[in-house]
Amino acid sequence: MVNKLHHSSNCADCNCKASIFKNLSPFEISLINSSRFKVSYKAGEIIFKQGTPSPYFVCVTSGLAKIYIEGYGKNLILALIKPVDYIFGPGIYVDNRHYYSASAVEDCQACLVDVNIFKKLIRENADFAEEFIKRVSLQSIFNFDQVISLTQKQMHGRIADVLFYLSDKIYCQNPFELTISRQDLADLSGMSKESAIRILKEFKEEGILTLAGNALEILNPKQLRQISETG
Amino acid sequence: MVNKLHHSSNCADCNCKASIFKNLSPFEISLINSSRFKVSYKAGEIIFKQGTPSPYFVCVTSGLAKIYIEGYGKNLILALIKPVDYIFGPGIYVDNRHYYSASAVEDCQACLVDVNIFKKLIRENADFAEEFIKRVSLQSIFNFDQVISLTQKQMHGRIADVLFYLSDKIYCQNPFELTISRQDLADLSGMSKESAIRILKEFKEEGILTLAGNALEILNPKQLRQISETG
DNA sequence: TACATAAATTGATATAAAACAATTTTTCCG
DNA sequence: CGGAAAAATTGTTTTATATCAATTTATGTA
Repeated sequence: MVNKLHHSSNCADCNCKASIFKNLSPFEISLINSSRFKVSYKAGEIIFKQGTPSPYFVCVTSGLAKIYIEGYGKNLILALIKPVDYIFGPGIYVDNRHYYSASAVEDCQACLVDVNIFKKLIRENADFAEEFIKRVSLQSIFNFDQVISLTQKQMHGRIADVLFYLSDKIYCQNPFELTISRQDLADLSGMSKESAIRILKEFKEEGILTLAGNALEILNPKQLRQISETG
Repeated sequence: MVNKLHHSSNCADCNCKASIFKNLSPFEISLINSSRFKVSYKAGEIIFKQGTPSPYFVCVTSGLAKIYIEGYGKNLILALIKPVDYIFGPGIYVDNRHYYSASAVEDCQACLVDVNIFKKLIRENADFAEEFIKRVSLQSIFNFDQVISLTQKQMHGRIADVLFYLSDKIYCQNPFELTISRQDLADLSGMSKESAIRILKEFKEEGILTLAGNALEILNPKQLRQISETG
């Protein structure tokens, strides 16, 4: 999806703003704008760290980021965050701490907004609150699918799931340029980096996909779907 | 925890009501009461089924229930539900469908409340909405810990986690009567029933716990904690 | 453009856990 | 109380995946 994003100096004019804000009035938008920090991150940089305080709501306006739990010597990537989407950790309503980390996969830009402004708007605008709860619910549902994939499918099924996620939800095209590393692919599918590489090679050898460097094309989505569904 | 629960014929008088309702006015409580169905379930009965519509918010007032995802030939138990707690699936705000099933582990009773009443109260009572979002957030955090346990720990660590969950959060005592089946223990810790039984046996042989029938006592919580923490 | 470093890949071995089958114990119902 | 069915347990084999090490390829910087 070649979507030329351009940024404005304020939220009202910005056509990068996340669709969650569609229910906000111009005044409410100006409240957000008044507390907004616009920041750039280079690929590899940490946006926030698990365990640290979470005073900001993060809106990714360009590039690609990942949110991941730092577990027992390895990471589990919960999701990739593409523009324009936001990161709102559950710690905001619990104890103001981050329960996962976020970092830039590609160079990206983000707007950071004071969470208290956000919570105030949730309290005062019922449509906004409902939209927010809906999105939290969608995230839960996505996580359910993810945990079932991780715990009940074998490696081929898990890689198939991740390839569809990347093609349909992140890059939104086929073929696509795989901008995440092999390690990140492994961290998304809950396996070692070597295993992930081996499965990709097998899929290539079986003609399910092509992979040259980072250029990947799914050639046989039907077969890949079958692999996804049988685990 | 020997907590003698008794039921009243209405929500206002009921001292079984879930603490999430503490922010509701008597009038709001009466709205809930006006749409309440009180139902009994025998052990093993389905409370609701994954994939079906979800018109009710379920408040478990006695007994024990489980919520679980029916995956690829096996179940993954997300949580046990003890009194007084409620079950509010994410499908309520997405498409009115259940994304997991619930069933009674022990004989239990539940009050079913029209979700539209619930959503109306969320729209109209900002304190109630905030409390609700906080609890959804706590569930997310719990699920994060669960998925890390399931994907990054070996079986001993996972059983240790589940034993602490049962002792600290469900039965709230040590020793306790293990009222869930071996299969359920396995479904909570993402392993086969035979593996779960073997690990319990090993912990018994190592003096970490005693287990006679369903009477279980954790003898060495420090060592069990270490097993949990190292995976 | 060359070189150093990082990432990707490949090969071989070890370990963790599932699967399968059989036996024993417990529970529940008539 | 007895018997059938279900649950729990045990033993053995198979399968899935990680781990470890070495090699090759790609990237980035000087």
